[in-house]
Amino acid sequence: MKLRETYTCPLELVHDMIKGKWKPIILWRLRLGKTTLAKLERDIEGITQKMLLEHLKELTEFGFVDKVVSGGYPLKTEYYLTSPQGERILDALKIMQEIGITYMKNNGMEQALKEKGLI
Amino acid sequence: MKLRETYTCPLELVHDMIKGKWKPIILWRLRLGKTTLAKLERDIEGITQKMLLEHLKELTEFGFVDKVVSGGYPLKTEYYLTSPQGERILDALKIMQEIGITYMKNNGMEQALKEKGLI
DNA sequence: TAAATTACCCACTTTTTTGTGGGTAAGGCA
DNA sequence: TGCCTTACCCACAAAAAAGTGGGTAATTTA
Repeated sequence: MKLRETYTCPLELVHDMIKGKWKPIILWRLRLGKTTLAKLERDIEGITQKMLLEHLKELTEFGFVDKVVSGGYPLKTEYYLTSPQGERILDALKIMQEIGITYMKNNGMEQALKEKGLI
Repeated sequence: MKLRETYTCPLELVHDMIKGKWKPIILWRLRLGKTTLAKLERDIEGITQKMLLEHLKELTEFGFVDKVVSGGYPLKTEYYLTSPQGERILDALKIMQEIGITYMKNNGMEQALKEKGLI
């Protein structure tokens, strides 16, 4: 996702910044705190390293995520949500999560919720 | 956008329901109240009738939007946000709008905001 | 009953996004 | 110095979304 040169609508801008199959999932995982590429790759089922890196890069570029590189062994780069922008978008994702839970309850999908301990 | 058979993550479900180039914009326009296809087409700059219809159909299918058809002349079908699901997703979009405004202010894009009376 | 208006659909092309399968660079340890 | 490991990149193929340019059905007024 490349941003356009100009935006007149702030909502459109932010939508362009966080759209993409994996971005919400990555941000959602980051709510649990600083973590590494390897852990993200392990925790986000089905994501490829390429997609992870690509989306992480964009999220960083757009100011939702930042990273710290520390040497040591093994090599370690950690990613985390920025404050306030990254944390704020999480508020929007929380609402979406809540809508999703309600929807699943109302549409005979509570089994999946139970399995994930969300209900 | 076709939904999958199963979802384990409520956030992923909702993301799939509202992703698409025009969906957030359509929902955002609908916050102003019940309106017709023609008015949406006129107000949402650059959208084609096909995209509008397609996305409106999906939003309706997924429970964010509903419509009332009234005969009369001219023919009139009106679309509106559902309560509570449609109204609730608006809360998430409001946060995104707010993030967008802040971002634009901090990145030399306030001219566009002024022109739209958002600042 | 013809014209006007609104709502809506379909086949096809173009563009964008994802996925696959490779590869490189750089730090620390043995 | 060679070998792990982590981090990250690139070319190309596949799949998905959006755009184009047509179309139809229904209703009411003239």
